Amino acid sequence: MSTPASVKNEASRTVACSHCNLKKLCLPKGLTQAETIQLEGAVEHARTFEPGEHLYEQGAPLRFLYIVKSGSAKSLITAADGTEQIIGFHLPGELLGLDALEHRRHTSSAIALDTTSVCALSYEHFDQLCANIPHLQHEVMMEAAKILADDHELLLVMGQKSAEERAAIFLLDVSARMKARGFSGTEFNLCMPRSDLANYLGLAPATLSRILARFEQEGVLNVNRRHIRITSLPQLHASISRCEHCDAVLID
Amino acid sequence: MSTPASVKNEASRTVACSHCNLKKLCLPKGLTQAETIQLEGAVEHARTFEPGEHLYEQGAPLRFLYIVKSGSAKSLITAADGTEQIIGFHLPGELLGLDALEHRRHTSSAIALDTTSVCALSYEHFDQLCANIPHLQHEVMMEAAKILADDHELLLVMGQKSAEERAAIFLLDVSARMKARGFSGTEFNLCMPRSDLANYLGLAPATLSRILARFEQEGVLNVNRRHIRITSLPQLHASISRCEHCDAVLID
DNA sequence: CGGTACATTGACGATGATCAATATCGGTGG
DNA sequence: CCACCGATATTGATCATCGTCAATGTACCG
Repeated sequence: MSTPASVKNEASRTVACSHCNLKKLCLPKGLTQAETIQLEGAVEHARTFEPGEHLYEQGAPLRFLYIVKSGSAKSLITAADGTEQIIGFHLPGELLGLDALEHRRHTSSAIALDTTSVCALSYEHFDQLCANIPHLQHEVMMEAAKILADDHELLLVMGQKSAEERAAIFLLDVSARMKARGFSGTEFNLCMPRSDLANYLGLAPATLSRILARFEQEGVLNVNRRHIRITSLPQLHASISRCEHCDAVLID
Repeated sequence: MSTPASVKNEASRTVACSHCNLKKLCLPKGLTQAETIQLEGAVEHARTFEPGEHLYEQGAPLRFLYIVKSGSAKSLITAADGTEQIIGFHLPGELLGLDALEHRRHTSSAIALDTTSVCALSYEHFDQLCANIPHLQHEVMMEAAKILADDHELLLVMGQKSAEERAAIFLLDVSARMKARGFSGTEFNLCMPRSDLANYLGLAPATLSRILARFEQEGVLNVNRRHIRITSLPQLHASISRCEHCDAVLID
């Protein structure tokens, strides 16, 4: 889940959308070349955040939408009493900040996990562009729909799944996302501390730790801190449900 | 939460958007009169569903987006193993089906709880309109952002809150929504069976029942089946957290 | 080499799930 | 009008899962 250094360096250079290696995953994927060039005007390329640094904070006015270019980030919301819930981990190509559109004020915070470079889209500029480029507006809408569907999957996990199932579902999801990005689907580094992962899954860190230990004991995977090597995808699949024909459940 | 009969009858008549009593809550709220008239062309007014009837089913191709005019509905997703998670209860004015936009295929199901009348928006027609009316596209985007933020609140509840807090948060949310619609915020009928509500909150029906009984015993509210009368909003607020200055937490 | 942050492991207890029994509502038909 | 039925809700007893708290272990960084 943490991006290899080679990719990190390559992507954090200032690159126009039309030459960016993420253009197939990112907003330009639905745009014509002319439109892509227009979009570039709204983009501040290659802003970089250090681990722990906020991209934006809940409650702050919406100034930018962000797209992760390299590195990774988490989104979280904070309740009035201070409890936090991590609502997503973000890999390159993902668009952050859409939940701020309604009141032009962020309803969640985003924090870099690794050293993370992003494209920042000035909201003002972006909003105008959307009005002028139906394709772009459409693309953003698709992105919002995707996030909605993913959040619903996560709600299902939180509401119905046991601790063990949650862990397995998460690992399979990461596996799929890594593979989609051209990395190994069976061996990767998680980019977040255990406590963040546990919070995301609605578990106590100790519980998560025990479950990973159990998986290891059962020969499903090897864990070493944040490094995961899945040795038996079938067994991992089996543990998400007794249902025989379970096609991968996704959190994203 | 169940709509009084008078309103139900009034709203289920065929009414143009420009004269609909929901126009302040619904898509036309951000449109000019001319645009509203254009929108009406995409709308099939006054389709009615009986309790238990599907508005759409998960996996089905997206044909219509729906707006609840009267009555109520639930949204739910079904996992590969058959477990279900209710992800929302919908009152008049709410737009349903946005999560289907990405793949033009519904990722959740919607089922009427009461006899429910809706406006159905032909997706084809609607999509064209969005390209032509930036205001409309914008309005839909705001709606999506609102749903996103609400889902995130719900994730917080599922991940961090105790059973008692979940129940209290839900009741306060319903209270606020009822008041926003001009009904009493302290006395209302829930439109869903206990099992649905429990599922939504990630609890067992028995647990929810016990918690409501406890609230009643503590003098916080009266429960009679689906009828709720809140007698002490402050106490209800108090039970969502020990934090002194907790401004209402919302699920919506 | 020592310190700090992070992760694991252990012992214990509490919260909430499960299962089954009982109660209540609403509708139907005698 | 009352008796009966099914669906829905409540209540009780029991138990498992998972959270809490504390102790121990391990990597990383100076």
